[in-house]
Amino acid sequence: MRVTELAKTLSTTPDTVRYYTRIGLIEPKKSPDNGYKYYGQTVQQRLKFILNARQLDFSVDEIREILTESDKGHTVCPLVREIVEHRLAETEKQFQSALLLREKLKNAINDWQSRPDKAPTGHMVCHLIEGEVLEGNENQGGHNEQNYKK
Amino acid sequence: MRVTELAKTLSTTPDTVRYYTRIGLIEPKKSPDNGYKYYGQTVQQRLKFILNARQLDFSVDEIREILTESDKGHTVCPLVREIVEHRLAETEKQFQSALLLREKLKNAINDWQSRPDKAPTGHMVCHLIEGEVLEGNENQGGHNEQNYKK
DNA sequence: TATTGACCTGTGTCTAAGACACAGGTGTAA
DNA sequence: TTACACCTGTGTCTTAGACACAGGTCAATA
Repeated sequence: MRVTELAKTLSTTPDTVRYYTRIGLIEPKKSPDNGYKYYGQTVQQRLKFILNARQLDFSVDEIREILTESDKGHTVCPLVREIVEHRLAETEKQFQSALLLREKLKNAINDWQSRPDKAPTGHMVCHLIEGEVLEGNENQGGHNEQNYKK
Repeated sequence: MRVTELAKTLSTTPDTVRYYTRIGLIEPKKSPDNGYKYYGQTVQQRLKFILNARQLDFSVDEIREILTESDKGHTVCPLVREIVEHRLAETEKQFQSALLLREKLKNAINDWQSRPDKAPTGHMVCHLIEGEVLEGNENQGGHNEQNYKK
């Protein structure tokens, strides 16, 4: 089985397979004839594991760690449990920041609805954004620093 | 004002300021004496805009686009509105996938609670994961391909 | 004046997980 | 033999900074 066929079989891309090959997660046999890489049953099973783990958002490094242990014949389940727990905490964070960002954006859209477009001034690129987070910037009138040529 | 002071003033890091400088978003004056970069009032205002936009998760490229238009004296508000709209859609997606992933992980943890740890077999690294997404893999017993040495 | 030492500077390199570009190889049909 | 479609491995690019590091600056000391 060559790279493209393997990729199709497991519903991934040849580039992904190549990447895992490149970093040594899977090791195909190299044909001496044409230099092509051939993937066997064992490798396919291994790749399947990798893809499943990626679906759970395990990092490639975490997966590498798991596989290394597994290759030594050690039980990896405790490690896997630990990672998934950690991943859940991480996802919770992402989740919260996505939530927060969504709020921010929605607010911005709402607040801006009633405001007109303006041309940029020397000290403000876009009043929508500059007014947004600053929220009351009246006392910045006197920028009494040295002049700059323009 | 040099890089560190500017960074402190706007509650960011020197590395961030250096980065924006490096890619040309802001242009300090270079002292001929010591080669240090000095940032003036205009640049500070510009950086403030950049940081605010980043808070709304605008990409640096988007910000560059905005600044380029703004530098030409054009109104950027429509562009900004467009980007923020697009960003919201994007965030919604992230939000949903975080949600989905969280479910997956929680399910995994629950499902695995009752399952024991096992040592890896030749064709399975970790039954928790391999059993997880496959969900019923009884009919894979006969891997009747050519043998591989082990 | 010389010297220490803390802090600061710019530049170069590294990151994750592939995506993309590209020159060349393979295989089938004419 | 040639044409052409598809496949291959390798090298480079991506984000938004973080980090390492050799050297410079500046105030306090000797």
